[in-house]
Amino acid sequence: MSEEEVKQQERGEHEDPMVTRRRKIDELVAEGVQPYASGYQPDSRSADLNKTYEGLEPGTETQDIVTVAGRIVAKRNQGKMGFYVIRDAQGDLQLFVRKNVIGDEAYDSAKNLDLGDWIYAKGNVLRSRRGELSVQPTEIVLLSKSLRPLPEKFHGLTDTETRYRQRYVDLIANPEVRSTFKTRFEIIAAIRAFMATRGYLEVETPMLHPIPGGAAARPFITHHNTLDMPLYLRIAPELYLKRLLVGGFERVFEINRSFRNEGMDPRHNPEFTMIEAYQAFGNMESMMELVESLIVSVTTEVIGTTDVEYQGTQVSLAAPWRRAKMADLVSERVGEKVDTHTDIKTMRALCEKFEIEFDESYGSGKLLTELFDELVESTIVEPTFVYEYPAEVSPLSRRNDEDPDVCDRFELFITGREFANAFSELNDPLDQRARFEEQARAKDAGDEEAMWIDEDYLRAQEYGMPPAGGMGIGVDRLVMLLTDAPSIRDVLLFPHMRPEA
RNA sequence: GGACCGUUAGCUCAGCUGGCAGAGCAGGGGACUCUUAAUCCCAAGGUCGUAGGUUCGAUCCCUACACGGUCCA
Repeated sequence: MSEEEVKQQERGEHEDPMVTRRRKIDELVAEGVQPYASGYQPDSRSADLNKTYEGLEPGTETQDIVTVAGRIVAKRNQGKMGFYVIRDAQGDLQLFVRKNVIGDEAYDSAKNLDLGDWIYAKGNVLRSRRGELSVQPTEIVLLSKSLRPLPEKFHGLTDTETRYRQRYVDLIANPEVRSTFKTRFEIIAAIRAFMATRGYLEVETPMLHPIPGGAAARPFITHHNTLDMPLYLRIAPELYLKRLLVGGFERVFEINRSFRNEGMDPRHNPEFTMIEAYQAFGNMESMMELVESLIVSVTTEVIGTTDVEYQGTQVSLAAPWRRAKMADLVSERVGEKVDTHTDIKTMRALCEKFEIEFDESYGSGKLLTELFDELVESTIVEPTFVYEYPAEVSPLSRRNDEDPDVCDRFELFITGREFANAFSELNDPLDQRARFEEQARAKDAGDEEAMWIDEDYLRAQEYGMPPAGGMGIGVDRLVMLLTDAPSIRDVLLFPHMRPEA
């Protein structure tokens, strides 16, 4: 190694960036500086300042002293002055650091700061000649030293794996990601506010279920040590919410996580957020009104319009929404009149014609549903209530009074995807028992998603549940629609991932 | 579970028909008192996802595996 190379190494020129930053911490500590200081509270935030000083002319300086804090995301040193951009929860703000204002020693310390460091600064407000609102510090305090280099300033962080695994870095580097999640939580707040205006009480029911119920899905299983018994993460809150109707609550809703032990893809995460709501004396019709009003209201409030663009497709969410019977939609698509009463040979032939797999155990109702799922669902772009679901696939729904083979149930489809599921609730304990028993037979026959018999739920119904309407909306999907997110992972802060390689 | 695509410096990406591994940004040194993807000069930075194979020689071709993405079941 040459003498020059030795000198370079001593100056840290060959160091890994993390080593360089560790060295800077050691140097600060040696100087008596705490690299993780506490007790500094900024009195101003970036966007607030920009608003307050909106009219400040370029090149003018105020004597207003403010304190600010944030993470350094850009540093442009220029001899005896420098421009440091700090990012706080509201956005970015420029610090105009001048050697003759802050002093020689503090200026050199500031030059030693790294991108990613959290700092606090005190100084007067001015607008630079180039028009950027700035704070001109007389004091800068390091609040938290960053040991890892930030992603590239211009392109940000694009690697999907890193973005999902290290969402904190994604949030630092990509401001639009922060904006997406802000919208997510505004949507959820707006849903809560809307439900409150409708007189619904937000409740909490168990997430650990002794019997998983309320949906057709495989559950996660866990174990209670003290009781030495299996417990299941809930696949839906439905059966507990309806027990509350039995108890006399007339309008309840719950908005929280459910868990399904299924595959992961751009629309499914093992844990996801749903709102479910139940209204005594309501029915399918009142649930259509509720779902439509809720989505229109929340959309208008959060994004300011009912015209949305999702992945290049324009969609109007303006009410009223189209209503169509499942059997009519399928008939139209397959070119012949079919419904739940069509003989099973015809239905099987249609499935074969369209290359749809089915099981021998499926009745005409389930075959109709398969045809709908495969041939029609993805073609529905504008909001559409598809109703009259076969009773065969609706074990918790009330039968239609005129045609007991179908239920007063609908699903809402937008952009080819299911957004909501709702129905007049089945409150006849005798019919409910029969439906559960049918499910139990399917389970015995190997259907892993078939429902279990929940004796306590039946007992509750035997006390009498008022007639009711109930609905569930997939909140993650609604957020995807309103933020134009292609994948559910883009609207979940910490999507589920395999362990790192 | 299957098909296809991807994995190269901290980040964003090049890398031709198999022949010594490239750039920009970030980081280091220097110049610069109105920049905002600042600019200019200098120096540095790599187990090419992992493990095998073919070859005189592999980032490149082949196989397996891992992780990610999309589509399908």
